[in-house]
Amino acid sequence: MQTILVIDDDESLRDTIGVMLEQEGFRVLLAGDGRSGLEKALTIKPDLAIVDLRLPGLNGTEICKQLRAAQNKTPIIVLSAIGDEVDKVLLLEIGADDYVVKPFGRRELLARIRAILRRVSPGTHTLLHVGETEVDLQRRSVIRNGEEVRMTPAEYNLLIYFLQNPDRPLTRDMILNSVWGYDSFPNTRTVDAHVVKLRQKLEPDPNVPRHFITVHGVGYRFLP
Amino acid sequence: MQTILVIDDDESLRDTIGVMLEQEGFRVLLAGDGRSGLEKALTIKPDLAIVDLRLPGLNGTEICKQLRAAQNKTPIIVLSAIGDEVDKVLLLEIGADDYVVKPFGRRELLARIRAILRRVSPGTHTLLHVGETEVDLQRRSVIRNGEEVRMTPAEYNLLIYFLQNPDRPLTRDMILNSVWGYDSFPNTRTVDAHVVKLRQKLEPDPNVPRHFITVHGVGYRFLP
DNA sequence: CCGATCCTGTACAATCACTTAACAAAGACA
DNA sequence: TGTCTTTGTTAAGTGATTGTACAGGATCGG
Repeated sequence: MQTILVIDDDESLRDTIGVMLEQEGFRVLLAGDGRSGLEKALTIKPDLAIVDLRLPGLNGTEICKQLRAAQNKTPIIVLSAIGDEVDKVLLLEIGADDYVVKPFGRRELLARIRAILRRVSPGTHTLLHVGETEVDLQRRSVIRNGEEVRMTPAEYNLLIYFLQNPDRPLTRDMILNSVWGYDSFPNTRTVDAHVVKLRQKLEPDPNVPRHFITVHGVGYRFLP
Repeated sequence: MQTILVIDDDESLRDTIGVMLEQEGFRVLLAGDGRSGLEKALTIKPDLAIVDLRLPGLNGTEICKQLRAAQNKTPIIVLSAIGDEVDKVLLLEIGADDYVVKPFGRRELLARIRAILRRVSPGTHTLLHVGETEVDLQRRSVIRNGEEVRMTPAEYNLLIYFLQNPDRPLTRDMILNSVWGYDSFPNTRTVDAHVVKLRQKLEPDPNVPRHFITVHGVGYRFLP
């Protein structure tokens, strides 16, 4: 699992980002000021750091500089408020990898995080398992008995959600919210249709589900 | 049981939401204006607050700010009318946890409530005990002698109700109201039928009930 | 614009759970 | 003890939920 450090003095925003990242399967570290943030970045070595530009004690620019001065290569995404005078080029020169202007959308931030993680560590393949099949998050591939299983986007997202929430019954509403997002509300039966497809592709015996278990009257439960 | 505070000046909407939440097993508190709502939030400390953005006296934004200023961490869902100028990020920054645009569907609101409650208190596997069997609320599983006992929705809900009201005689009407809800009116004998099933599944000796005791002429009493 | 692919919703069948009726057993009470 | 009431228990009918195939529609790439 990859770790992301969030350094921001705005507690609610920090938590919002934190929760979002946890839902996406990252481990999250939080820091409320520049100094403790820098310290955590140096000692814990997260896979990525999200740093607010304006910070008490030590601002985002300084954190970038000091991290790089310490030969630390942790990728950094800088957050800047809409009114801030931001010099893109300067930021990138001092070691930031990307920057995002507040307010930003959930998808925007996630996309940039993924983009950076992908280009920074293409070699680390975090593998998740469903019985005898392997899921490679970096390559977005599912391999079963040595052969790649083709997954449509919805199927893949649903699978990842199951993998990240094992053992626990998940209602169709929870699944719709997390996989389809807050802003679209398809029929709950759509979930069933996609579960059927996952079973067809990943269950050894589709007649006896061992991984995608239905909990009658509630929803579904995933067992690795 | 989790408590939800609803602050809205539209009485019919307030009641609609209130009834819905009660049906879903929440305890509900209602407030018709911002000031009394804030007061209740501070004194009673509900598990979650649903706050209308437009309110007489003290609007939703102010309530969020003042709650957070008082170090109160109650999760807040903000309701906004469709025409309102809403700045998503601003709302989240001042301490709201989510927002819903009116008109909204029952399912939508419930899904968000559940999502928030889940992420506020995750990971805590609260185990309840019935003799030598364990009930895991998070996983919705009942384990006896190391083996999972299959529970239908009605059985499970009834069991949870007993667990939450131990030692006390519960009439069939109380049970029907709490477990089946205000809007369904089954025969009181239905309760008996389900108690039988609980005994079959959870009593060491079904002939000598030690946990699900009948109180003749009254109802049932649960002993952990 | 077309074709391919995927998503969504619907229809119908299969399965499961809930409810209730019926009768047996146990308790209350004179 | 006899009788009436309450509860235990089972099984069948009924309604609800889920499995699954399929079709219309959206989306994307050329």
